[in-house]
This record gives sequence, structure tokens and C-alpha cells, in this order.
Amino acid sequence: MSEDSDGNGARRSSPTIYDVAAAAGVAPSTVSRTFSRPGRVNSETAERIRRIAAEMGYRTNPVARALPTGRTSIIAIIVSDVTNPFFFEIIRGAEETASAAGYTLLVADVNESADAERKALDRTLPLVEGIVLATSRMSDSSIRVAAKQRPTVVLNRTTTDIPSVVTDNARGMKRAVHHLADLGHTSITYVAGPQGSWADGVRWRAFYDATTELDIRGKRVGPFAPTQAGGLSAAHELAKDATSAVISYNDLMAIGMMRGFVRQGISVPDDISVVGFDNIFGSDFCTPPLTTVAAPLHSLGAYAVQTLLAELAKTSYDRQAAPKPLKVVLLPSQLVVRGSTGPRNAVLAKRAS
Amino acid sequence: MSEDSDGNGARRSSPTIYDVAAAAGVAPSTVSRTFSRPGRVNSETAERIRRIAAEMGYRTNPVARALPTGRTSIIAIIVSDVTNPFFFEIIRGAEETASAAGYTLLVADVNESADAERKALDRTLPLVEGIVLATSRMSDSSIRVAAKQRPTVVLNRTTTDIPSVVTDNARGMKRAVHHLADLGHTSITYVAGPQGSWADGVRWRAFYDATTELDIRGKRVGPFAPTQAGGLSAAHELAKDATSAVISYNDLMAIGMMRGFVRQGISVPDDISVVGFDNIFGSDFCTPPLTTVAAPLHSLGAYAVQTLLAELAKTSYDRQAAPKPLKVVLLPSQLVVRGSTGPRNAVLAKRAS
DNA sequence: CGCTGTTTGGCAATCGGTTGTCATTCTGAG
DNA sequence: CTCAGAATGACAACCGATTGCCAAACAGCG
Repeated sequence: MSEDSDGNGARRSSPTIYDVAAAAGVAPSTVSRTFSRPGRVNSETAERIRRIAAEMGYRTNPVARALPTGRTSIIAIIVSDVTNPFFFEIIRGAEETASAAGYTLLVADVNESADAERKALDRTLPLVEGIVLATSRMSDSSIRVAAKQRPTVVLNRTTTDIPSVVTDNARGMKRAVHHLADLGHTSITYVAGPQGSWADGVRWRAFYDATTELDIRGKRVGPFAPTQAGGLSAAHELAKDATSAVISYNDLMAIGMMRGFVRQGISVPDDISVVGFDNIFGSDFCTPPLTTVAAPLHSLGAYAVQTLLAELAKTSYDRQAAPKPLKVVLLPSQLVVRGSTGPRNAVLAKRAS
Repeated sequence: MSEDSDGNGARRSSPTIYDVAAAAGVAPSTVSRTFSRPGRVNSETAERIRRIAAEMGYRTNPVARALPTGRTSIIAIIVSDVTNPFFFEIIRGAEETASAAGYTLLVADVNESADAERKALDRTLPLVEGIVLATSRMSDSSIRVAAKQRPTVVLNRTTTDIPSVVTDNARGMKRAVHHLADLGHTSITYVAGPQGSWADGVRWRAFYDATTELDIRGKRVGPFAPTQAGGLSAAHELAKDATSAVISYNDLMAIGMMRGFVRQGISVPDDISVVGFDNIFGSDFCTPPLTTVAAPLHSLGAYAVQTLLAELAKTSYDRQAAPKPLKVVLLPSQLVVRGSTGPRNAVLAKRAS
């Protein structure tokens, strides 16, 4: 008579507000308001309802809540390649921030394909409240189409009128060039990443500015795929080149490049210095350990979600009142010096001149 | 007059079956059936409805569908640590399989905490159709509680009455031991991973069996954390030890261990051979490249989802008719020989005896 | 021509919350 | 004692699809 001798029904599914309402002798709407609109219900009544609900193990059904309100409590992060270690900490940071705010994070992998990305958006957009596009491979216009449907934040990229979170690539690049200059290098090559990459553009420009400013010979090769394989190809191309230092688009390429150099009998850093970007997992235990411009990966993910949450809050309370301050969050990068960079080798220097 | 001069309403949200029904001059139910129950609607009518729906840009609202049916088309995979490269390919494999079946994959990271895992389950269970627990940190009973609510598949672990997908650790370990034996090693140490780990138990047992069978001295040290830091500690402990070969619980530890050895002036593989488990990202470019028992990571994820999908299909069509064949999918592992293993060093061998 | 059987489409209930509106009760001031 | 106004809870209409049931239409058969 007391607890679970309910007899017939209610075997499978969990209790609803109707069950709780019946048990508490109130209307379902009151139960609903107890949870969703605190203060609207008399505190004694609310207390009683909460107690009974807890006893029955009531949990509000997210799907049922989402239907009338649109609040699914899910946000999505779309990454171009989950197997790229670049994203690990980003995802972790995003997840933590989302969880803390009561949101569930949906990670979608699109395997470097703009087409898959569009499909993933199609599938996830209707069920999320907002999205983070991490290193999107889509065009600005495609992004804007998505942003029209749900609040959107882009990561590692800037797109007009869409909030974004990026690393301070320019300053990082500048530091890297200075570091190499301090080591005596007078000729540096930038190994470019994928053509469409926003980050590649920024990095190259910063590289150009820094080298001209310091009166260093700055060259560019590429583009190459942003993978170890791409780095390997770059190593071949660079072998015939007279440069004593390279800065590569990212760590993955740098690692591949160093492996390529080893095969060709070129020693890092004695014959050539290598600098990467991002400080991904593995850049500390490759050989030699990689000097790299560290991106604040964890923060990148965290800020992206935070920005999105702010956007969501704004949207819900007055749609187009705010004049869109076009937020671009710029996070600092940091040069991590390890074993892959060293003073300019005299022998090679002679060959270079 | 033709396309979007609709005048007043319908600014914000997308069209519903009601809109389509009105435009086509049929009942909403007919529109619904057109999509969800092909054949139930006259093919001409269906064709017309489909055309009109396409013109209007109608897309069925997944939330609305989920409410009455419970079919959210989402499955979750819960991983103990997204930053562990072990999971990259697993997630990719899972995602691909899920997508192909029209499901969206929800990746939840629980940061190695059983508590966070329970919270993540709490949050995700009500909105997914099924879950994959990849390397769960929870107790069997907690897992069973979850499995009672939604179809569940466990990865890298076996739990009574719950379908599971695991690697053939035993055979892999046997191969590793034989490999070392062939190189002349007569004493091998197993560096254990976390105590609660199912895989650790299986690997240790297989190690024990293989060494006794080959009449090799098999020892065990640990447990250690399954990270690079754990491996580093292990290296210290092993330095005083007279062993010419170690097999570590996983690659991450093996990499950490090798770094520890280097610091102590112990050369790999000249002084000591190292074998890891899993073949994660980075095991090919650490120094020396790691010999490891490769787990079929991609397949692991793919099969887990496939098993789950099979379970879902079963559930929907006759709940408890099938007598539960208790499926355990066992995937083969493979020994990848690289530079971290070599013939037994005579000097060290003398010291060992 | 009448009867049965099969398509096919419509009606309406339902999933489980949310929320606008209204009625009731209670409080306190005049 | 009366009445305005606030506090509180109930009613009912949604959100958008699914689906059991029924009725109309139509075909086929004797």
C-alpha cells in the first residue's frame, strides 16, 4: 500500500508529472512550475512536491520538454577530424564547460569533408540549441546559412558577423621567428598547410611580416596536407633547399617532416631547425622533442562553448535587441622551446650563402 | 507569387506536416505516413506529397518524432578519457557506423571518474536509444542498472548478460611473449595498469600462462596509472630490476617508460626491450618506435555500434522473445614489431643471472 | 446487381511537458 | 465589514509527429 504495490500499469517507463501530481494531489501544471518556475509555487507546496517527486524517482523527460520550448539542452561541436590530436583538449574543454552549464555536448566528426559536414549539420541542427564549428571546412556562406538557424560560434577562424574564438597566431609566429633569429638563422622557410585554411593565411602573413621586419630571408613552400604524410612530402621538397630553419603549419606536419629528414640523413636540429604549431599530444615525445607555438587548446574549447552559451542566453531573452557586438575572442599562444631548434649550423650556413 | 511571398506568418520556424498537408490538400496523418510508412499511401498521392514537401523544404522534426515513439536516433558512446589517443579511432569507427545507419553519435567524456560517468549516464540516458560504454570505470552492477534502461554494449570489458566487444588480448599477449622469447629473452616483466581494469586482468593472466608455458621467468610490477606519468614511475622501479624485457599494460605507459629509461641512461632496445599494447597514435614516432600489440581500434568502435544497432532492432520488434545469445565479439589483435625490441643484450644478461 | 474484401485517407488520441488565462483564496487597508 | 489586489493553483491549449480505428471508395466475384 505504501510504495510500489501499484498493481497493474506503470511497469516500464518512468513517472511523469501526472503521476507526481496525482500522488501530491495537485495539478500537473503545478508540478511543472515547481521545477521550471521556482517562486511561482508556494514554497510549502513546492517542498512537498519535490519530496514526492524524489521518492517516486521522477526525472523530467528532456524530449517532452524540448518539444514545446525548443530547449534540448544539447549543443554540438563539429570537428573536422576526431583522430587529429589537435582536437582532444578542445573537446575536453568544451565538454567540461557545457556540462557545468547543464548542457550535453554532441561531438560530430566529419572526416575532413565539407560534404559530410553539411550532412552532419543537417542531422544535428534540428536537435541542438547551438553549434560550435571547430575548424570548419565549409565556405563562409554555408556557415552563415547554418548560423541563421541556430546560434553559432566558429573556432580557429573568423567569419563576418559570427562570434569566433581564435588563437593569437600572429604573435605566436612572431615569437617563433624571433626565436630562430636569436639562434642565428638568416633564412627561414614556412611550410604551408591546406590552402583553404584560415589559420594558414594568418600564419603566413605573420611570418612574412616578421621576417621582413627582421631582415630575414623568408620563403614559402606548399601547400601540403596538414598530416604527417604532408610533412614527409615537404621534407623531400626541402632537402634540395638552402634553408637552416623551417616553421611548419602544424605539429603533425612538423613531426612527419622530421621523420623525413631523418631518412635523408639530415639531422634536426644540427642541420635544420624545426618549429611546429599547436603543441599537440606527441610533440613532446617525438624525436627530437618539437619546439612549437602552443595553442591554449583546452581554453579554446572552453571559450567557444562559453561564447555560445552567452549567445544562447541573449537569444532567448530578447531576440534582436542587442546590436551584435561581433565578438572575437583572441587567446594568447605561447612558444614552447624544445629540442628541435638549435643554433645555425656553420656548414649548412656556408652552403646556404 | 511563386516561392516565398507568403505574406504574414511562418517567418521563423520550418514547415510542419500540417503545412505540407494543407498545401497538398490531404490530412496530416497522410503526410506522416508518406514518410514513415511507405506503401501505406497510394503511390501517386505519396509522390505528390513528397514533391510538395521538398518544395517547401519540409524536414521532419526529430524531437517531435521522438516524443511518441521514443526513437531519437541518437546513441551515446561514453569514453573514460577523450584525450587518450586510444579512443580516437574507436570514436571514428563508431561514428561512421552510426551515421551510416542514420544515427547520430553522442560522445561523452567522463574524465576517468566513475562519478562523472554516472552523471553523464543520467543526463544522456533519457535521450538516447542505446549506449556504448567504452572502457567503463563503473562497477558491473552500475552497468547493469544502466542496461536495464537502455540497450547497452560494453567495450573492452565483459559483463555478464551484456553484449560486449573486446580485443583478443590473450593471443596478442602470447605473441608478444613469443616474440621476446625468440629474441633470446629469458626474463620478462609485466608492467601492470590500473587495478580495476578488466583488460589488465586478462593481459596479466595471458602473460602468466605464456611465460610459464615457455619456461620464462615472468614477473609483475605495478599497478601504475595508465599514462605516461605512470610509465615514468615504472621506469624508476624497473631500473633496479634485472630484466631484459618488459611488456606494458598500454602504449602510453610504454612511451613514458622509455622516456624514463633514457633519463637513466638505459638504452632501448639495447639494454631493455619494450612492448606496448594498443598501437595508439604516436607509438610509431616515439623513440624508438614502439613494438606493440595492435588493437583493431577502428573495428572496435564499429563493431560496438553494430552490436548495439542489432540490439536495438531486436528490442523494437519483439521485446523479450529472443533468448539473449549473450554475444561477445572477439576481435583479433596483431603484433606490430618496431624498434623498441631487440635481441637480449649479453652484458645485461650476465647482470641478470 | 449485390456482396465481400481490400485500399486508402481522415479523425482523434497520445507522447510529457509548458504556459497563458482565469478562478479562487487570502491578506490587509480603508 | 467591504473591497482591491496579490498569491496560488487549476484548466486547457499547445509543440509536431505517430498510429489505432473507422469509413469511404473501389475492385472483384458470383
